[in-house]
Amino acid sequence: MISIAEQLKDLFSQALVAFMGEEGRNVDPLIRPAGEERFGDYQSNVAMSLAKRLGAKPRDVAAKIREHLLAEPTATELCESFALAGPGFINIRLSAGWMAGQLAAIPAAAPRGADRLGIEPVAAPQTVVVDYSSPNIAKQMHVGHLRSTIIGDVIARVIGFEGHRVIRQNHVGDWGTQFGVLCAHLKEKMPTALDRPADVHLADLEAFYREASLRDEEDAAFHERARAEVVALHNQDESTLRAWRYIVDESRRHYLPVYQRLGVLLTQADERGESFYADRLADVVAWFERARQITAPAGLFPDGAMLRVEESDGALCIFFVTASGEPMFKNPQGKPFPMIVRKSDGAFLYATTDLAAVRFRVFELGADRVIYVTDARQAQHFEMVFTAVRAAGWTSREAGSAEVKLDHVTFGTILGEDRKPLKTRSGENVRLADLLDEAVRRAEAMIRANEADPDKRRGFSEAEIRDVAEAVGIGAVKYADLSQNRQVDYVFSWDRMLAMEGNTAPYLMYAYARIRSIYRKGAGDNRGEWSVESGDRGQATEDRKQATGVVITLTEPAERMLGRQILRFAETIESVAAGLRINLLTDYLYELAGLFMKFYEQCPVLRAGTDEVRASRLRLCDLTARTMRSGLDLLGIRVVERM
RNA sequence: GCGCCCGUAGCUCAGCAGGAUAGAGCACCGGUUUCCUAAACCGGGGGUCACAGGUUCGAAUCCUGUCGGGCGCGCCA
Repeated sequence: MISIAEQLKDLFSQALVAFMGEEGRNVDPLIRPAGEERFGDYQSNVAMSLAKRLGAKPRDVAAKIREHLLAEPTATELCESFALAGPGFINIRLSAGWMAGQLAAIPAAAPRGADRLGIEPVAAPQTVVVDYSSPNIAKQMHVGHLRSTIIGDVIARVIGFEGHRVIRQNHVGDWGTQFGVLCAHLKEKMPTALDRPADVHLADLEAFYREASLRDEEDAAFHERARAEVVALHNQDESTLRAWRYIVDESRRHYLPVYQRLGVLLTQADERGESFYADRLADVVAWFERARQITAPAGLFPDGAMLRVEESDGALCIFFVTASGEPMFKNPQGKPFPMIVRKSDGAFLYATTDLAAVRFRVFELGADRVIYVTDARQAQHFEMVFTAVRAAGWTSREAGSAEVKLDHVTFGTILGEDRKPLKTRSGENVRLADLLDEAVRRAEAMIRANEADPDKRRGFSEAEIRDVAEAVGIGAVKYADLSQNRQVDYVFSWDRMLAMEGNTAPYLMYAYARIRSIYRKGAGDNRGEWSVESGDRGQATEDRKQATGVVITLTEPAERMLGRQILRFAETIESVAAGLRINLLTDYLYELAGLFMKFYEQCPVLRAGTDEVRASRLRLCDLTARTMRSGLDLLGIRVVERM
């Protein structure tokens, strides 16, 4: 299936060619969803944009285009009417019969995660590297890691759904000076960890890190030993490597369960930390040192900007200069602000690692696109890295080949209700594990309160209560974040994210559970073919029959709106992927759930007047549920059968 | 000082590849349950889209400036 918007675009393109010749092929038909329901389903604004160019009145242009549309059988099959309105809008009303046919043609369900709802993968798949989460490994994961982890995960899923080859890269901080400190501290405080690493565990990584840092600050002799450990680490000293490995392994024991609980796809196999690039850094720096001066290839920047590689105060720097000799970046003193790639003491920094990582991703992983999901504060850093590698020619694998696209996806800070960065009462970072515990605890309390109310009781078992609480709690935290425009800071609020009203995970999950309930009630004579597999836990599918033979009718307004919304899933994913704007997907799902609720109120399913209507409505329920499940799955959020 | 992001209803936020009378949720007021999950649904009030110019047939959306807020700006990441 191709999205409705794409199909309309094609129809209008044909009409524009018929109207104005080949030139019309390059005109964007400006298809948009109708601004208001009474105007129809979609509208084209092309006539007004064309009028001046053609020296004609917009209404006349619109009328001409409409004539050509009406002469095209495909157009009249898809659309019931093309109406001229206002200054020159063409209002499009889709044919209910055509929409019903599109819906009926959606193939039977595949298991969760593989259900495409008939949506075709892209014709030309790319290799896309998504760099996300990337915690500093020696510390416990905290709220600061939440957004990168879940936003990046959704981007990876959406791009994968589109049909691209996705390579996840968890660029963990597992190298650098802090590891010297940690290794030195470990060797002295827990020598047994080196001999029997499997038997000794660090209960509190954060405390260990703090202890070590404190000693480093206060104890000069220790500080020296820590520096020596950094050198030993770089020189592959066996005992230091053992200490380092121990710390990295212990860290994994803490963060991998957090990933699993969050329902993100990252595994240990996706981990490609700073240490991985350690032995490539010298070469990267040598490359720039040899180049000395690089003029950017034409078209990359305005007017041939260049890089100058120079030592400054003993550090090796890349300076960015415009064609007119002005620095592209300045420090507060107005002096050129460079990217330092080697410190005066000879050590490398994160900029060096990032340069090495681009080179690795482009030339060894074969990336056509690299997406970095890190907070907005690093925008300037990545601007520099991207500028440098583009100028260096590292963004095209061979001369003349397509530029590798580099995207920095930024996001704001999570704030407390006091509008300051979210902290615990004692002013510390909120641990992610604690945050998730709290979310589940609150969800569980809500469920238990309902179970205590005779009118609301579902009769859940203890296991079900815990399972639903887990899904609702985690889902709420993720959804609240993902439904924001990611660029802005966002205010964290338990009450809002766990509310049943409004654009929240519990609301969507409730809508899904309602659909499921219909099927439980109507079990035995599933004319609508319940084809959605239940939740995560891999419950067997008794019935996954091909849903052929069911005729869908969209007569009631609520049916028509619901059906149309289901068909818009394809174009929603297109928009999400195009702008990496996840909240377009949450908005879509919220609207879908709302339209289902209205349908549910207005159109009896099991008690429908005729068998045909009943079967048609069951099929609409089925498609709604599958779309919701797939959409939530792209958000990494699990659905439950009952709530 | 320079750069990036932001300013939309009392609150939290959508909308910003220009398009018709600017939308949700919360809060507030009112209604709906012999009927498939009322954790729901329906209705109502509430706006100088920070401000001022400009481009355009048309601007919350694009451009310029002002004000206000956040973040970044040399050897941490």
